[in-house]
Formats: sequence, C-alpha cells, structure tokens
Amino acid sequence: MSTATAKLLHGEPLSLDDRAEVDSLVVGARTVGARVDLISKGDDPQHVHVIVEGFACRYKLLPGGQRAIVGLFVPGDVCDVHVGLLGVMDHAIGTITECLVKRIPHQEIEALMVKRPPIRRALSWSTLVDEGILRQWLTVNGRLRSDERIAHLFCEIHARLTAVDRAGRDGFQLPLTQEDLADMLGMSAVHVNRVLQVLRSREIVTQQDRWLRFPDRERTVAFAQFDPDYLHMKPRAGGAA
Amino acid sequence: MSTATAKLLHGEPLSLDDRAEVDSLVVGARTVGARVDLISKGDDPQHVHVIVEGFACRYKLLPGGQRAIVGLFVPGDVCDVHVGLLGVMDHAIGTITECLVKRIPHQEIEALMVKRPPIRRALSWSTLVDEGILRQWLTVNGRLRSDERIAHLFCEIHARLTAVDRAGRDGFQLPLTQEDLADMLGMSAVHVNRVLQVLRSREIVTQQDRWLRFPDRERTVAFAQFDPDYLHMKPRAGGAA
DNA sequence: CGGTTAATTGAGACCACTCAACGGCTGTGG
DNA sequence: CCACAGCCGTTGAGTGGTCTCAATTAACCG
Repeated sequence: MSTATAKLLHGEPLSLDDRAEVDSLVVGARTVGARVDLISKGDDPQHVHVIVEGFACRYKLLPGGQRAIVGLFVPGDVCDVHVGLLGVMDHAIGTITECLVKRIPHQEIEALMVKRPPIRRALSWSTLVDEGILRQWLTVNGRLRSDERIAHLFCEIHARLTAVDRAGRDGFQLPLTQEDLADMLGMSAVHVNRVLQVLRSREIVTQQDRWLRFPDRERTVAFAQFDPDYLHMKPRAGGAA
Repeated sequence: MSTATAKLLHGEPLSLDDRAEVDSLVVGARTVGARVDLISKGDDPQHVHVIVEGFACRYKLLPGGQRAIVGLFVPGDVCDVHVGLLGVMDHAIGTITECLVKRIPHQEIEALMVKRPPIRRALSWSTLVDEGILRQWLTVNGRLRSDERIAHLFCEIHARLTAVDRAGRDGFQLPLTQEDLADMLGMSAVHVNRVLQVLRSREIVTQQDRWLRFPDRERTVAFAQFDPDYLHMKPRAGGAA
C-alpha cells in the first residue's frame, strides 16, 4: 500500500480495488532536490502533485522579503486537488527536503473522481482537512504563547507522520530548520532558537541527531493544548498497526 | 439577482438559467439574531448556510477561554459547501450582526452540483477562495506589523463587500467591535484600540457613525500591502457597475 | 581543509500584553 | 423623563515578550 493510500484511508474506507487505483497513480514519481519550487507564484498549474516522500511547503513571499509558510506537506499529502479551477497561483509550493514527487494531470484526477466516488470522497476529505489545519494554525499562532505554538506544531507533525507510518511512538525525524519553523509560526528564527532551548530544558522535547522526541508525550500534548480533532482522522482497521 | 449570485459570478460565468437556480435557493431565508451560533462545535451539520445579509464568522474557543476568529462571512458567502463529508465540526459558526440566513440541506446542494456543472464550479471556486483567504490571514497575521494587519483586514472586507455591492467607493459600514477585530487579528482588544487611533490620526482610515472610510484608498492599500489577487475575483461584464 | 549553512549568544529597543479604571452610548423599566 | 445596567470604547501604568542586529560557534559538504 502506498503512502498516499495510507493517508486517504484515514478519511474514507477504500476497497482493495480503489486502493490499487490510488497506488497506481503514484508510480513513476521523480526525485526533486531540496529547496526547489514545484509550483511558483503566478503559474497556472495543470498538475496535481503528490508528495510521496520528503517534506514540502506552501509559502508566500512579502514585498519586504519576508517569507510566510502557510502549509506543510508530509509524505502522502496531495497538493491542490482542485487545481485548474482558480487559474493563477497566489503563492508557491516548494520542497524543503529532497522529495519524491508524482505529478498528475488534473484531468486524470477529475476522471478518477468521476469514476470512483469513494476516491472522490477521500480526496475531498483531504482538502477539508487541509482547511482545518489552516484554521488551527491561525488559531494557535494568534492565541497561544510561543512555547506552546512550537510544541503544538511538533504534535501536529507527529500525528500526521504517524498516520502514514513515518513516526516512532515518541518522536520523529525533523528536517525543518529553525528558520522554517519560524516562518510557519510567525516568529523570528532567533526567538525560535531560544524557545526551543527552554522546551528542551523543561524536557517538553528532546533533540538528538535529527530526531525530535517527546520524553512524555501526554505531557507535551497537554502543554501544547493539542487536540487532534481538527485532523479528522478516523483510525481504520487495516491501517498501520 | 441575489447577493449569492453576485458573489459567485466573480468566479464563474453563469447562464441566466443557472442564476435563477441559485436565486431560488435562497428564498425563504430566516432572520437570526446577533451573536447566535448557526453551527456549534461538535455538531454533525446537515445543512449548508448562505449568509444573505449581515456578518457572521467561524470561531474557535480555546481551553483558556480565548476566542480566535478564523473566518468572516459577509453577504453572499456560503458556509461549508462540502459539509457532511467531515462529520463532527471542530469549530463553530456564529452571527456577528443580525443576519438573514438560508439553510439548505446538503443533499440539495449536491444534487444541484451534479445537475449544473457551472454551479458546481462556482461553488468549488468559492471554497478555494475561502482557503486563499485563510492563507492570507495566516501570512498577514504572522508577518505584518499590527497597524498593517488592521489596515489589510479593512481592505479585504472592502473588496469583498464591493463584490456584492455592499460598499461605497471609499468605505463601508463596519459592524465589528474592536474585540471582534482583535480575535481575527490575533491581538488584544486594547491594542486594536490604540492602533486604530494611530491609523485615524494618520488618516489611513476614518471612522464616523459606523462607517469606516479610506480618505485615500491607494495610500491605504499600499500601506496595508494589500494585493487582492488572493481573492481570485474576475470582474465580469454583467456584474455590479 | 575551506566554504557554507545552521544554530547559538548577547545587548538593547520596542512592541504588545495585562489589569484596572473610566466615559459614553443605548435600551429598558419605573 | 430619569435611573440604571450593560456593552463598547478609551486611557494609564507597568511588565514581559519578541524583535533586530551583529557576532560567534557548530555542523555539514565536497
């Protein structure tokens, strides 16, 4: 079962047949280097992108040169299912790490959605979840303390990676720089650095090599006020153990 | 032509026939008082809501009792076209002013989308725009100064009201309290108050009665770094003059 | 080993918050 | 008509959070 299938199963039960269909979509993915745009602002994209492996993000650049990251893609995520309706992109999508990416013509996706209603529902579910994540980021960035914000983001990434079986029980490999984190959280990189030190000293998280761990996951979740309901995951029989 | 039709025309040309169909959807809207929930957190909603008149918002309440407003509805806006796919609401939708609201069973919307592809495209366009607005709020709230943030929000509201012919050339009636603004902008109400005073003293905006005006719209737009591309409006012949 | 990117540190300034109090307007009931 | 309550806007004082700029150390790559 592909990563994309694993993710979609959290939203909609899919028959073995449907799963095979989704799996076949992502064969022949190509490798894209780190820090490369998949879609640039101003493009009129004709392809849906599936991130099979690696981390990518949506971002906006402001006139002042500042960057805001307004979305994170982890393995299994699908970018812009309904692309092609809007015309010109008002932001860009770029890789963070090296990624395995499959480009799919949007007509192909639309044909599939017509042919296979469960897949249509699964894809629509995933866009609704994306919207929910956006709302949660807005909430968290606007109303939580900066230490809680960082911890909340880590909890979210952990939950999303767990859904596609890319995380350990108490941590995951974090490929984001402190500057990436800052641009997601609306903070300065320097402040991210200092707050991270506090989180480590309080053992809310630990960091070794590239792994971020929660010594006490319950405690971190409570600290971050993390409630995963906004991810709308229905743990399914047949999913990852 | 109804307000909802006026809004949708900015995304997709609709035949007179399609317009009539949309118009007929919103007959029999009911009046809802100010500060009333249309949908509460935890509900499993079966209806799409159309705000025919008035202001409403999406909001989240945090454990600490703080509120975050994560979306604003103005006349013509449709809430949750794809409702019913997600199950339980992770946030609430409530009125700000007294509103005229039409509730539409989601099956009816789905049937209409099947029967009338242009209407399906128009509604899908509107959900994509909602997502674009969310991304813009995240960007602005994370990376602009507080005075720019407030000005940006005013520019957005003006643009959206203009699309449904509810604004004057240089201003509009603003029914939001400073606390509402604060919860949209991720600021404290006290700070909104003080920054507003600065904006008024610099004549970025003026406020009299309940009207908010831009003495020099170009200047305010530049000050706010407001670029309406994220609203994806294609001004159409046949729309408001 | 040199070059580059990322993480860390310090200092100082300013932004934005909280708490608390006060003023103004409006609708209601006596 | 007036008194009152309640909501909203405004103000002051003081604190803490967060930023910027710049310099330093550490980690990584070829």
